[in-house]
Amino acid sequence: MGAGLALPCDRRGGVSIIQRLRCGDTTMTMRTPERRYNHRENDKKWQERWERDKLYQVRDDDPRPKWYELTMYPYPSGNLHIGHWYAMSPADAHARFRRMQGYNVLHPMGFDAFGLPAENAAIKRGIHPHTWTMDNIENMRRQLRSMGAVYDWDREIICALPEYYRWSQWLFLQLHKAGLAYRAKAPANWCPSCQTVLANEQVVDGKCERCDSPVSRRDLEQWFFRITRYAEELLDFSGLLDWPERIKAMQTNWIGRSVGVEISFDISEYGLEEREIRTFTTRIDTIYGVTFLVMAPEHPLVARLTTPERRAEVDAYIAQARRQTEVERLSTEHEKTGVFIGSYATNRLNGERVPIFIADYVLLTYGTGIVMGVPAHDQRDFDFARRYGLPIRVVIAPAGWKGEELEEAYVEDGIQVSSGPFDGLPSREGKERIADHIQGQGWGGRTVSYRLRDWLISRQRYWGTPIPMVYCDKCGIIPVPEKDLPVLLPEDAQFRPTGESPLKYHPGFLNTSCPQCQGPAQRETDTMDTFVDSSWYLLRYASPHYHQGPFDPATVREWLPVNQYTGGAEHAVMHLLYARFFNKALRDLGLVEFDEPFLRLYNQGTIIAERHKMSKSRGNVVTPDPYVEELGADVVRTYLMFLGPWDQGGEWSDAGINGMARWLNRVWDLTHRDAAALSQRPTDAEATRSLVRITHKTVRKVEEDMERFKFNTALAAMMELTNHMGRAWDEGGVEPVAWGDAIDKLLLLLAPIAPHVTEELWERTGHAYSIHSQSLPTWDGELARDEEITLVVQVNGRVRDRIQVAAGIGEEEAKGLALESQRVQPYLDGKEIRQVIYVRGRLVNVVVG
RNA sequence: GCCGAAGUGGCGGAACGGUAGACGCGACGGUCUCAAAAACCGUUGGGCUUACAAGCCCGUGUGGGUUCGAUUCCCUCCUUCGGCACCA
Repeated sequence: MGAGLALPCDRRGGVSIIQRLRCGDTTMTMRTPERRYNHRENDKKWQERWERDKLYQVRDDDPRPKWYELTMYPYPSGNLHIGHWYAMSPADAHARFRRMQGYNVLHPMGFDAFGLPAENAAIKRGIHPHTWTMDNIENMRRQLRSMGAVYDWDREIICALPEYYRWSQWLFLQLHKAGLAYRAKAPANWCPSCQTVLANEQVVDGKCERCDSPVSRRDLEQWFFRITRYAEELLDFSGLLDWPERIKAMQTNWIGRSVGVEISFDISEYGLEEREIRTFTTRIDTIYGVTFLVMAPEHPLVARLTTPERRAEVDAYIAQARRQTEVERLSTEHEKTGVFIGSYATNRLNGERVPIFIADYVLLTYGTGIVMGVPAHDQRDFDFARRYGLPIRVVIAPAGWKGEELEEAYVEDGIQVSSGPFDGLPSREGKERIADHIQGQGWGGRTVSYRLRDWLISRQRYWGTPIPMVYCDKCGIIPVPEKDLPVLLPEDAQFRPTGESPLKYHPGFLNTSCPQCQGPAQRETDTMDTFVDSSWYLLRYASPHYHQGPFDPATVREWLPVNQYTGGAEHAVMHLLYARFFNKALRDLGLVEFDEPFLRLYNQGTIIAERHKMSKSRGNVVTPDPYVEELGADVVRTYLMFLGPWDQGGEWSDAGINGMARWLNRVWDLTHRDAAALSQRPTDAEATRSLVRITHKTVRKVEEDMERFKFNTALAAMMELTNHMGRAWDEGGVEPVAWGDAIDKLLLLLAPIAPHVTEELWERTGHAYSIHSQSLPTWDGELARDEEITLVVQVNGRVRDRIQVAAGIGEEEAKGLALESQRVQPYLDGKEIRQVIYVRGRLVNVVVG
């Protein structure tokens, strides 16, 4: 290194530890091996030993109570980044904690191995998705092993292998049989130049990410799961033991239940088969304010209700709406536009004929796809009416309203006006009375609408589970018989640069015979959404090698439902809702016996780097490997758990990780001290008592915190113990037995978080292998009890004195001491004591006036 | 816009309505060293009084409220993050 250049190898605070290590400074871990933990040797040594001994093998017949702790399986993107470690190592620590509590813990790992990136790799680099995926898995498995987790690799699941996906297909067939899987037209993102369907993430600013041509929507026949049938039950979270309120709120919003009235309008004047059209409203109290109707442009009735002179304009509008991508169409800034279709409908309550429009702000998929326009009491209708010069009639009077025109829609409650027989009623009551009236007349009735739509599971892709259906010209759509499963993905697929599914052009796959008439037939070429795979993987882990079905009912009964699920909150509404639906569907099919798949849910936060979420495109992805190599798995694990509360995520920075290395080495150092040396000095009862007390307090605190995933404060408590031990050693007087007990308990508490170093220390302190087969230490409330407390004395809520007193001090005595205090006296001088508040074991507050 | 979470030292963060800042990082001082690094020990919210000892005041995004007492509970507003977003 040349002189004068303050390069990163210089001694500067902000320099990353990795940079420092690259500059040849390995003293941190390598100096005097016996004084420090040598992770390079020991991490490997113990990982190999655990594997050889099958220490973490999970047995179904273990008599201890079962605990199924699952963490969301990763997508095999190729590299495990620090975000994976952040999700997995605390989950592993918690699972280990449960093991030490005496549970037979199932904490499995696998790979969510189907998905688009594998197919993109095939297109871009000519690597087969299978090869790409399996290579990535190989690498990630190695990285996962370096973490030192309790995974039983014999139970690994890879959902892209036929032994798994045949059962995804089998389950599809069961849902189909039960009427829960069906085919319908649905719009897909279509790239006209690539001639292919795009996933939402492949559409960038309304354009194809590959060729930049504008994307439009095109209707395709696709497969759906009828999740809406379970909407009501999915809103019921009572079967869950502990889920974040936040996630329940998100699912509730997603399902979007709203109670209202379906009311029909008369169109019999047109002599169509349909003599009425139905609208859904949550504001039936405003029915007398209807001045127009709006239909979704795609509504099937539009064509028949459009008059010849309006046809050209209507068709143009529909075509334009179709061109818009979903994103554009749903943008908030979107102007309310529409077209009159030439027809009218009659409001039966007042006999009024109102014009029918189409407008793209009305969604075909919600309610009935037709909306009654009440401009005075709905802002969207208000904007629309203004634009097209439609009347705005107030029927719910705001307080103090004198008949003036509105500046904007009045959406609150009020008094019914211009509402025929309902005039003068408060609108809340009007709502009920009008609904009763409509129901009585047979014009409609109370109903419930959901925002939730059926789950579209079709993907026009190769790398997914083939949907096991066959199209026969004679027999129609026929399921593949169960005995013919799996429908295998052909290995010799040709990937086109456009991203089009190779299955459509693979004669060997495509052409088959009809299971019913044996005549020529074609296979379904759509594959399943990967959320189908992840909707039941939790069941497969119970019996991953079972061949007679997707899972062994007996072991599923033993292990399921999942006691604790952990993963990112980004799956709040997709995966977690789909999995709940799937479970309920399987329950109704008689395949499982429980209502909810995941009894408890805990979401870890996101780990960010350089103030942003890690992403390849941003180039801020942190790979744990170099840190593991230089500092050891335990340091990385401990650091991730110490950063802050697990559910809040945090920013990765090198700055603090040294502290964890220092602390683990401090534990190492304390453990290696010869307790016999303590007995050379005279023992001091108070010093011993003090160590015993803090030891027991620490055990209590750590167990409470670990229970609730509060790893950061659990670690802080252990650090306080080691700080105390350091001082106690220097001051002397501690009985060796108490010292040894503190060390043992510390190692046991730390074992779930830092499994390697504690295993090594457990051996070095002469204990039998393995620390991970031990029970958690117990604590004794009596020993943890404080004998002395600091009594805080306040005057008018401000701290004026702190007095050391016996813990068992009585109220009168405490108050007496407080009032006598030299520091308190001046504040009482000449003032009237109005009140003296006493909080047991804490404080006395003297209120003076 | 709606729903949800969160705003605390230089930084990450602790605090059953009862001592704000545990624990760690960084910084500063010291020990060791020829010197540095590492390691170890100590100090570390801001301001003020004071020779010292010891005190006082201010401080948990903003402004109110409840309370003997509020980081904690309630209301207003501001900011950040996450989710949904024309849902009739």
